[in-house]
Amino acid sequence: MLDIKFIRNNIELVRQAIHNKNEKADLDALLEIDEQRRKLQFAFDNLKAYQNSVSALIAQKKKTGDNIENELKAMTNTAEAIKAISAHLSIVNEKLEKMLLTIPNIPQADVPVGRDESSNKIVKIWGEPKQFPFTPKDHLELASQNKLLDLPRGAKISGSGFPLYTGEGARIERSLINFMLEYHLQKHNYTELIAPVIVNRKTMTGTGQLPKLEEDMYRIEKDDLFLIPTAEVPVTNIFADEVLSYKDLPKQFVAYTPCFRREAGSYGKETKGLQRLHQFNKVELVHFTEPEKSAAALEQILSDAEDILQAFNLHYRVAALCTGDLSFASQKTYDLEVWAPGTGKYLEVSSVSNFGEFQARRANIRYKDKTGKVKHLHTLNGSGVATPRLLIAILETYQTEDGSINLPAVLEPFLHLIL
RNA sequence: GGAGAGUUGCCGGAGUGGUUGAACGGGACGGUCUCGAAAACCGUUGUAUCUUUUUACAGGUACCCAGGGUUCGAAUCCCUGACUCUCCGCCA
Repeated sequence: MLDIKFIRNNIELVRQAIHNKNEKADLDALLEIDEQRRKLQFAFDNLKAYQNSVSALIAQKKKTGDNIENELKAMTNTAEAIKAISAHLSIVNEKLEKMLLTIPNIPQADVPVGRDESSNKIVKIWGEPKQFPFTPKDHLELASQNKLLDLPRGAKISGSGFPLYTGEGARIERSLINFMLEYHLQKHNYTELIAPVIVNRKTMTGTGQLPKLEEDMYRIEKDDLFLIPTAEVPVTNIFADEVLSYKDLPKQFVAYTPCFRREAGSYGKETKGLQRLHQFNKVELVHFTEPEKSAAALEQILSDAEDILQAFNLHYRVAALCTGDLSFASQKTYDLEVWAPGTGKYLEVSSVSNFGEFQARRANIRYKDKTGKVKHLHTLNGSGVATPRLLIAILETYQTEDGSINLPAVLEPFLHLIL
């Protein structure tokens, strides 16, 4: 969330950001509540100060045995007034807190302004679409011919969008996860985490999924817990309510988790095969940095994710998202889109974002800088990368005319581990 | 799931109703001393928020797991919840 003081001092900037992000948030109502809150707080503080001073007097008089009847009488009224005002204050505080959670992060100045993805800017293209001397099949045909997937049975046991990987398909999927983890560990200096995939409401609020996206998540009602849509959620929250030292920063973690998304309302939209799933696997990169270093960290995460695609020699492009396509919590985001020759489309396999102090403020993650000042740090993350679409690109790119798959050599050691 | 114990500042640990933001010890930081270091001694050691013109300084308020309650007054008493630990049961 944004600092209420910042909002107060930059009303038009915030209003603009809400508009450019296609968000709905009642800024004026928020400012009015804030005004109310400050007035009440002031009154409350003054009453308390009075109460405290008389209390001290009572204590003193009691010691010396003086009469305290007058003081006690006055205090009864004061105590009542304090009770009334503090009840009001806590209602107002709660309201303000709730409203603050609906204000989106502000896009950085270099983010292109636009309503939707048509305004995204392609900032980089790597490699070129592979040419085939035959008509390339799409991943569904290839998967079925090679018995890599059994989607009907996945649908039977869970529902559509819950893929069942079979035999070699499962093995390839597992190898991909393992390859990416080891790559980031060994070449990019990350620390690996295995995190819970079910988290509580506070955690979901910390990274900004709640309150906005409650409908998009799987929820365990009985315990009020949620299945994570991305490892970003548990990993970013590991330092919630903590104060780190600048000496600990930057911290960079890599975590593999399954991800769960209800994808409410997206049926019929790119749902074919593995393109859009309710459960999928993803290796996620998360950074915690000092504020001055987050811009560079964003470029680094992007490059770390790109390395994976390059290792597989897959053609891809990088898009800088426009304001309207930025997520609620993001200041700036790059999408990595890999070319799937059989499907004939670029598929998003990674989203790399800088959240500034937005998430840190929500989750209350702070650090002590060199001068001893306590400040909110910056959080970033990027997929490194999501497997289903990566698998699509690999199958479709490395198919042969007879429909078999000639997997890239870098995967070999992971596919056939020696026991 | 049942029974019990606990949760205080960077850490350890006092504190069971009245100037306690919190004794005492340790750590860390600064200073004196020293060629330098150790030891010793002295000092400092929180976060949030409000008031004042921004800041600085100063002052007010809140915070002793969280939320309620009792009281003129709560770290201290009562209730609820979270978490940790121990024992029993169950279990991959």
